[in-house]
Amino acid sequence: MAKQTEPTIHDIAKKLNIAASTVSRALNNNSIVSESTRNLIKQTAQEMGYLPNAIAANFRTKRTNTIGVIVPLINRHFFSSVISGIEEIAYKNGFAVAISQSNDNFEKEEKIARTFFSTRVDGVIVSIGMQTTNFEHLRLFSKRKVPLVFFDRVAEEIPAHKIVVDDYRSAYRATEHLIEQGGKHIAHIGGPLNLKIYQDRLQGYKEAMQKAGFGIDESMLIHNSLTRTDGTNAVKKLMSNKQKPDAIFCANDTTALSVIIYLRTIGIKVPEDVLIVGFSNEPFSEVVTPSISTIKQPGFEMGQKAAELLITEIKTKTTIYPYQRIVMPAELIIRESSFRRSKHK
Amino acid sequence: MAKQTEPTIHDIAKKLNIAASTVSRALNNNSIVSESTRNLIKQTAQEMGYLPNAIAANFRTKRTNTIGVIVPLINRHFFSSVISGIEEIAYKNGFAVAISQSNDNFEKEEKIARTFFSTRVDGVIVSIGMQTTNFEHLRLFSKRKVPLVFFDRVAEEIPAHKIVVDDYRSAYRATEHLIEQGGKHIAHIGGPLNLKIYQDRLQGYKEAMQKAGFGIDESMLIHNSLTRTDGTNAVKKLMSNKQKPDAIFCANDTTALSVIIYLRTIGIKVPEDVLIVGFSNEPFSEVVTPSISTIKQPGFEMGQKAAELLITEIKTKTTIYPYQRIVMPAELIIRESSFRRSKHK
DNA sequence: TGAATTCTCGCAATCGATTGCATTTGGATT
DNA sequence: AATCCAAATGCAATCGATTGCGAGAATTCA
Repeated sequence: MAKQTEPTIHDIAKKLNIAASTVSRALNNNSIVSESTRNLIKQTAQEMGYLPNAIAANFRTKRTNTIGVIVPLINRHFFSSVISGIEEIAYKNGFAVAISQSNDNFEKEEKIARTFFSTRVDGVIVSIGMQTTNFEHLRLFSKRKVPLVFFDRVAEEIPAHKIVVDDYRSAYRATEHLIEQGGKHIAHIGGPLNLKIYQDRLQGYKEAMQKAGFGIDESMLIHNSLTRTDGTNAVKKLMSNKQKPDAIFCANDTTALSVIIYLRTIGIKVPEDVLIVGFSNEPFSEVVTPSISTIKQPGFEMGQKAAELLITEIKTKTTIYPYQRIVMPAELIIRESSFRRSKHK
Repeated sequence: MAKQTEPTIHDIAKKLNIAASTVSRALNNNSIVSESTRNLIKQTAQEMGYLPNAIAANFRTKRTNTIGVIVPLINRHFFSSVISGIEEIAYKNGFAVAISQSNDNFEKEEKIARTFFSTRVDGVIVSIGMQTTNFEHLRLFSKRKVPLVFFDRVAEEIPAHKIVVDDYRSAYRATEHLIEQGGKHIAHIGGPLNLKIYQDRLQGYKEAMQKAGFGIDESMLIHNSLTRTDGTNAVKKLMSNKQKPDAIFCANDTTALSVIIYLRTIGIKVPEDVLIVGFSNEPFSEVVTPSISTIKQPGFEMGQKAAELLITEIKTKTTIYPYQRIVMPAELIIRESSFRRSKHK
């Protein structure tokens, strides 16, 4: 049925009594080969069932036309949107996209980085994991001149392009909104502070509170990994405070959801008793009851932007401009979980 | 800063005045090299910042230690669960996983297949797209002896291992449940019938109906791509029938959700007026109001199983057993959207 | 028609790691 | 000390495609 070994350009060359170099050029549609032989070669290749061996070509050219993407989880709407944005631009430019998820696990992230380097991807787009505090595995890329772009969860200390959303302003806006809706004792459930995005969200929260004349009550601040159980534990703790919160700004929607579910089980109503705002606009946030107010990040556009920057860098070989930090606007979406009354009342 | 070219085993060999072959063996921890030189070589490699060039090695060995995964969408809970299962087994066996999404687009699926072949992945795990009716791009793998395993959305006509859930029985069970709950005019919103899973779901629905003595009303059957807008359109159509449905079995949760949302807007209550069951147990199905009854597929386990079969085939080089068709059990999860009364009443 | 170009195409090196086979080294044996 | 065996290392080919350079063939121009 199938041959023992795959046909190569040499097999084609032999059959046609020409040189392998001509076959190679013809298959790459190099116009230095006359159109007639080019057609002949292509047709013969087709007949012989020839399929290019990308490894051999990559080996020779030292290019793979592949960009590697490292994300914490592919199953988050935000990340998969970014991936779609990356893919769109990549395919348009003839690049394949290799996706790997770190599962927020440092060792796996390191391993992926090593694999990407070994496998000579032409460039890398990364959003780092929650556990990541050491960046040597990523610094490797910048050291070895492999184009690198960060998005969302960036490593500040590594020189590279960075695409982020305005977490500070978004958090400020979310908190301000909770205040407008009557929140007086506003809690914040945030993520690990080694990630700048969570520092910024905390900062936005704090400044909005201070602007409104509220003090920062440390017992109203909890930082964890933002999983569903983390959210439940956090809200349990908050509700056991002497001063219970009447509003909670959660650093992601998963946490917001688990908070709402827990509050319901203990008979506390959202938004009547406690106002809730989440972050990231996961699809479920729109369809749960009550629907969850959240911050919508332009994931698709961020992916596009990241891929554009990366590909430009790959193609030009050198970074002709200084590293950019692109701050994308995010949008507060007000839904039921935080809407008690119009602010114009 | 960085050298112009990456250090190779030849650089190490030169520095140590030994042969490159010895370096290669040492780095692969081949015990034919004495332990002392092995350590010396490893240490020197480390000092020189040597990192293996996987492309060169892959080129020579004709193995990449990579398995390619093609799924319609990475952002579906079911698929990302499968991917996690695949990754677990793959990493445990020293394989990397390359994930690509077809977006249910035939051209993209073809392109991915070609890339995977060109790039010489050691094996492929596939769930085909909704538009896919031609399988030449996948037959290629079986022709060229690239191990191939299908899951969920399988191509029946291609000889390969197949991991599926019992769609027929699941659909039968779901429909039976709707009947138990008092459904008399039960509609079905299904997927494209070129995919066997949707044929099976339809079949399960039909047989459960017939068993209960209900006829099959063609106006109660709609097949589309199961997107959110498809769901809305479908339910609009159903509700404009002379005989409106009092229960709907949807072939995925997205459709079930859009049906529920639409019915709410026109004042019809779920489950009081219309019973709903979905499929796949998307995370949101548990948290929306009303929560959606659905079929839970063992995605993670399917991924594990698929990876195990694939890796066995890769390692043994030959398929020693006939191609297997593994049918995994699925489970009906009864939630609010279909629960009107206990069946023991 | 001869010379100068322009087109086509072939030669051969190359990329970095692996591996079958040959060779050397070191020690053991007699 | 001569021989032998095993352990350790080196030699060199190899994988398939690409590409700089050179050469022959075809075409054009004077």
